[in-house]
Amino acid sequence: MENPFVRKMERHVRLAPEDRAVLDGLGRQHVRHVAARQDIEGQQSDPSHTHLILDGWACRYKQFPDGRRAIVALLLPGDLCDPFVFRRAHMDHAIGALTSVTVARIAPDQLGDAIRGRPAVEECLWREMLATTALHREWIASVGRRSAIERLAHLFCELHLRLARVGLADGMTLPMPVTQPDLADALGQTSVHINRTLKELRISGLVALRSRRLTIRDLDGLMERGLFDPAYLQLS
Amino acid sequence: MENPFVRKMERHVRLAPEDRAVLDGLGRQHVRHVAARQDIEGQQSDPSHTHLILDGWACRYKQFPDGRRAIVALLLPGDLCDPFVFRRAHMDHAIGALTSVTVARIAPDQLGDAIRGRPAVEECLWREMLATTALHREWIASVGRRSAIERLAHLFCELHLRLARVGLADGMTLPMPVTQPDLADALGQTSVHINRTLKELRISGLVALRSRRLTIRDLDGLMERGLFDPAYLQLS
DNA sequence: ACGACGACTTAACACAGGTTGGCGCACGTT
DNA sequence: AACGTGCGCCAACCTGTGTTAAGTCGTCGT
Repeated sequence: MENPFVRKMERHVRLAPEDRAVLDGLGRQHVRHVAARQDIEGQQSDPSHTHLILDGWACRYKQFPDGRRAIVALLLPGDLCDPFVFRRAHMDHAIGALTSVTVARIAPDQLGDAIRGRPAVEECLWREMLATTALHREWIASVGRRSAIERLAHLFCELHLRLARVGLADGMTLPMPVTQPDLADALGQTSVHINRTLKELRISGLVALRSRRLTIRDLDGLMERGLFDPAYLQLS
Repeated sequence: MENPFVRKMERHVRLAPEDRAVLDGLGRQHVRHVAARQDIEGQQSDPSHTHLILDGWACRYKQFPDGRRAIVALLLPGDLCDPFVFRRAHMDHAIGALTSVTVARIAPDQLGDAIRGRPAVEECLWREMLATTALHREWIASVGRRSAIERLAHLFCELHLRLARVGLADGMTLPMPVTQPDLADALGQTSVHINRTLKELRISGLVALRSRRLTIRDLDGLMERGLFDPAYLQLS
């Protein structure tokens, strides 16, 4: 069974069997479990390795001195925590597990070795980086100019696409293992208001959320409500 | 006189004279002027070149169907509009001139040629990319979890650092050639509220803003007010 | 079956920030 | 000098979202 990373990368470019094997190998070594609400990487650290999420959800977040938390990105299975490690950058944020998570530790030169002589691998890693920064931009636009209900609708559309890409969406229903306070910190709101907004989406027949699974009842309606345009994810 | 791009890059790594010359050369060809409020790159285009800002301010923005505009990044002299062109990505946003702007058009392979055989150049371009994504993260956190006055204070601190880095800050005063509606779209607020907030910062003696120039009267106070931690800009 | 715990839900109230609209200044044009 | 225009500034009012504080529900361990 291939890991979700390979499945995602194949969406970017056509991979030869050896390319696939190399990428798959990255996710098979140094597998580690992290409990929910534990940090995978602290806010002040100088990480020497990167992590590949194999299972569970994590997030990139910034914690303010007074306790406020801003989640600046959600990390799903198949996502690479920090493709830049080999530049030995200092962390300006933390990476935390939202659910219990399994990750593979990857040393910087393993990534370098994987790329060397394999243009397709390099290409798909680049494309992945492009998609990630496009996602960042979309989040800034979302928090800056979308209303509460638009934001939530937009996020659900985004997650649907991202999870489908790694084979984790079952048609129109997807896992949604995070709490409402988590969603609030990701969308720049309070959990109470997330709850209100969720109710509104439910009443208008766009989604259903039960026992940590989200079902999209009306994808077109949801996309319209969230001003969602799938183009930005660069799925060539 | 060196262009601002070179000055910024030198902050990342030590450059040999030939490295400097190569970077400087990038800003000397195909110089073009763009009038204020004109697009440098449209929202639907497939850009074949990148642009280096030599003078004036521009922004990366997304326009919503109903007219709302979200500015997701400010581009200052020395900033590269899109270092990724060589991956032929589709634009998911536009780049617009906020003031009148002079740019240099750069072809994808010119960048490639500049890097080839010059590890220092490659290194500083990487570092620049890291700093840019760190900036994106900080903006998400800002719009998501900072109050109006914190956001504005934080932005002013950021601009002070970024402009100083390219030699455009005159001690504690810096050019601020954008209108209040522009600031509003960058910070996810209305121009009226920007105005209120500006007044508050002025009254508390933190800044003064007159004839398109901002003077920071109390940098420590401003940093504290905006929860500003300069570490994220990765100025090694 | 019971209690405990965590997460969800709701209601009442408060307030930060949005909306609308008007005034004035600086500057460029004629 | 008169006029137009773009921008800063301000006040009155309004509303979306935050705050606080109770519940309620589901799950798990005993």
